[in-house]
Amino acid sequence: MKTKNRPPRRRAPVQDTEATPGQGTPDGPLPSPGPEPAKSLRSRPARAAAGPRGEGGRRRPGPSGPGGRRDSSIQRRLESNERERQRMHKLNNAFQALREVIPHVRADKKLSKIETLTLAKNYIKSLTATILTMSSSRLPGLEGPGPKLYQHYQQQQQAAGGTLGTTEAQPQGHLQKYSTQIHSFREGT
DNA sequence: TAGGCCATCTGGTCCT
DNA sequence: AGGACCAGATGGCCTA
Repeated sequence: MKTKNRPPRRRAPVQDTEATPGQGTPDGPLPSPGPEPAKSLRSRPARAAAGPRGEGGRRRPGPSGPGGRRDSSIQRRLESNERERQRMHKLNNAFQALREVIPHVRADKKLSKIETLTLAKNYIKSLTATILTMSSSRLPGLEGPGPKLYQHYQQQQQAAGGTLGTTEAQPQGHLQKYSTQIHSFREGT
């Protein structure tokens, strides 16, 4: 796996070159009050020069009437872009929060999103299995969930279509899988 | 230079 | 109706 330890990038706010030349302020169509200030702003090629297909990839409908897109429509689209940007920022913040609670070896390298999700899944599994083991092996005579917790877990697994296989049901199996994964991430495989 | 990862734009669909 | 969510497309940056 490749290393990724670069600062967060942020693109320059895009002017809607096809539809809104000069529509916004000199600083952009809409101010981008994102959580992160614009770092290393980079200009992007004007979309209009790229042809009818916008940079977003989707082909825009042609001018749907005399005069093309109306200003109100353009404004809605720009506002929608901004909301989408904010939504993605929140999503990324959640990813970052998740990264910070997952123990992993490669502390100096930022986990990718897919690595974060995969590690988190297996980390949860290993913790779950550990808890089950601890609660079921408690000393006799002590009050506690114990076997009930294990039965509940079994029911959840079966209801979810999962099977408590030989390794999946064992904390050692989860831990083994988790540590193997951490190792593979570290090795870049 | 290729491939991976990411941010962003965009239109469609779903939900309130 | 408007916002949230989603997925496709595009291009930039970085590393091997």
